[in-house]
Amino acid sequence: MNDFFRLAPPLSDRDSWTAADWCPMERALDLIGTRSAMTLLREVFYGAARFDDLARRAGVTPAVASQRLRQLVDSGLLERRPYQVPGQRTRYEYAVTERGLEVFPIIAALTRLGDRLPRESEKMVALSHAGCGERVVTEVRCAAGHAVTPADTVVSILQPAPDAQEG
Amino acid sequence: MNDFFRLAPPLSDRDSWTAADWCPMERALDLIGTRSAMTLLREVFYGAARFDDLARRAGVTPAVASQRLRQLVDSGLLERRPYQVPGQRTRYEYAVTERGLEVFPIIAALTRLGDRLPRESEKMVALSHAGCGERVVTEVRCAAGHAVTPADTVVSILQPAPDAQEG
DNA sequence: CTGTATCCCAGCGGATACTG
DNA sequence: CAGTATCCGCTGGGATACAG
Repeated sequence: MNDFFRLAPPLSDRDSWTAADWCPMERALDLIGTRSAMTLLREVFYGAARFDDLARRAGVTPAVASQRLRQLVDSGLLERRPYQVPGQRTRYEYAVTERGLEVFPIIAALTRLGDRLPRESEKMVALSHAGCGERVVTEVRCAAGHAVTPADTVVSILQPAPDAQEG
Repeated sequence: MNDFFRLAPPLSDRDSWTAADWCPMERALDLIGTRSAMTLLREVFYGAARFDDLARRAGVTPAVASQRLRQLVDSGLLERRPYQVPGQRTRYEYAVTERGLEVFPIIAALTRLGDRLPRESEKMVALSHAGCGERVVTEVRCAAGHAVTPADTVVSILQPAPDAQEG
């Protein structure tokens, strides 16, 4: 934390702060709040790269895949890279960007939730650590490394101090 | 892992396995895949409990809050508890269940993503560890405690062995 | 305060058909 | 293979009004 920000009045005083300008979760949902965005990103993390594979595996039509992938590229979560196999025409692949890596914990956490939900079929998809085979889980911690539960968190509205000096 | 399951053919052979029966993430999205579900759950984790507060803070209309909260209660992520302040009429509060705790990492991961996205306003909402004030982050690990990156994961389709004997 | 019911609209996403 | 365009149905969700 730098001292450019200071605490605003406690949260209980506010009404809705749903505005994407303030709430980080709202901004995240603006980018990946649709089902097609989530499933397409899942498939990218699971190894798919080409348009056709992505659409088919994510279970969306080409039209939906086209529009959604464009948005994901525009928002900087994915990038569309040309690559050339010698003797073949140029192809494109969709790959996760540095920023897009932040989506992985979300995928993992959703998968974990679903993993613990009752299911009809006994057949199931599992996400495991390649190194040891154990199931993938997510942990919530703070930047200092302490384990954090919902009760351990504080939500605050930060705003620029009126007299703040940049740099 | 028990030996009731065995590995199915590799993922590259499959088409879409979007079915909620198989894919845990799809099951998760069936429960919390709407924006109102996510924002309402966020507000529950942030401390709101009463219907009115939840609807207002989440920025949804009472009609939406009513329908969505019912679904969240039905799915076992929230519970609706009566509580009585002596001398007042019975009120109800919405609280996270044991199962609902699995949603917290998703909220935290979404918040983390949004936190690193460019924003218009300098004012912002932050989620911090009450103990030390550091920002909340999510880590992806395996059940054995190893740090896991997207490249470190394997996705497999598990299915009951035909000759499996229960218990 | 804690919801429900009704009307309405925008957006997501499926189906189909068509280009480079 | 890698998309784009069009049509269209469904649902999520806002606005408003009403009930216990």
